[in-house]
Amino acid sequence: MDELAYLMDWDLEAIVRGSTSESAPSATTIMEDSYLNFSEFCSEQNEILWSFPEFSETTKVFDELEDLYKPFYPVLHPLSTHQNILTSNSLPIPKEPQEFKVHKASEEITPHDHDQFQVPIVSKSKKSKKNKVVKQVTAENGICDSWAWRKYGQKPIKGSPYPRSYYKCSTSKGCLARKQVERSHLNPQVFLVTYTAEHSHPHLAPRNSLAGRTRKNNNTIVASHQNTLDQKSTCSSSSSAVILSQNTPLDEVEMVTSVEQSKGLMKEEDFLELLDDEAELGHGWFSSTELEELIGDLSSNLN
DNA sequence: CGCATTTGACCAGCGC
DNA sequence: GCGCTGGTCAAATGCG
Repeated sequence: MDELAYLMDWDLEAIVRGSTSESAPSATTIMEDSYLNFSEFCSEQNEILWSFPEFSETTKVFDELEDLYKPFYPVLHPLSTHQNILTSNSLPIPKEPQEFKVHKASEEITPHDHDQFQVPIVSKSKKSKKNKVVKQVTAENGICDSWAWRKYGQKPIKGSPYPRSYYKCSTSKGCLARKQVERSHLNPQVFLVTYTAEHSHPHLAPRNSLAGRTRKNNNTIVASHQNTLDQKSTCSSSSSAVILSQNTPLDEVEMVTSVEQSKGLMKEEDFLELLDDEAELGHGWFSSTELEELIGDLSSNLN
C-alpha cells in the first residue's frame, strides 16, 4: 500500500486530484471518478479512514438539495458502499453528494455510471444536443476529478450571482470532453458540474508522482473557484477525503495539517504520531528525508 | 520560456 | 430581424 487516506473536512482532495496530464501526473491516487471508487478502493485495500463530525454539517445541505431535485428522481437512491464505509466509523454520516446523470438514450454508459441515476433527456435545443452528465458536489469536493482540465472561459449566468466556468480536457489535444462548473445560487456550498462529450483517450490514473506538475495547475480549479465563485474564499464545509500519496509534496502535507489544525479536526500531535507510525512501518508514503523534515517541522511547531 | 488563467470579443441558438 | 443568452475563441497576462 502506497497511499494513506484521511477523511477530513477540507478539500485537499480537490487539490490533490486537480491536475492530471500526460506530462504532469498528479499525486493521486485513488479517488478517480467517484466516492464509490474511493470507497471501493479503501474497502479492498483495508485502507485507514478517518471521518469527522463536520460531515454532519452537510446533511442539511443535501436534504435541501434532495427536496429540490425530488421531481427528477427516478427512484429512491440506495446507499452506496461509500456510506457503508463511513458508517463503520461510528460517526455522524451525511448523505453523500447527489449525482444526477442526464443523458440521451443513445448515450453509452460507462462503467463509472452504474451507480448513478440517469434521466433520459430528449432536448429540442440544438445547444443541448451534446450528451451531458450533471453532478452535484459540495464546495470543491467534487469539482476536481482525476482528469486534467484547462479553463477556457468564464461567463456570468443569468439568474445566478455566480459565474460559470468552462473547462476543456487538457490530457489530449483532440479530446472533446468539456466540463462546466457553476455554484448553485440556491445553495452556495453546492457546485453543479456538467460534463459534456466523452474523453477520446484512455483515462490516466497517475499515482505516484507530482513531478512536472506545476503548482498553479495543482491548485488551479480550487483557487479559481474560491476566487471567482466565492469571493470570501473559505475552505469550508464540505466533507472530503484527503489523499496523500507516496510523493505528496511536503507543503501539501503541511497544508493539510495546518488546515486541519485550524479547524480543530486533527491536532499536530495526532499527525505527528501518524508520521511516526509511518516511519516505523515504512509504508513508503514519504521518503525518509521527507519524513524527517516533516516530523521535525511539526515537532518544532509543537514546542 | 512555457503553460495556465483571465477576459473581452465573437458566434450560434432561441424567443419575440 | 433583433436582442438575449450561453458557449467558445484567442490575445493578454501572470506565475513558476
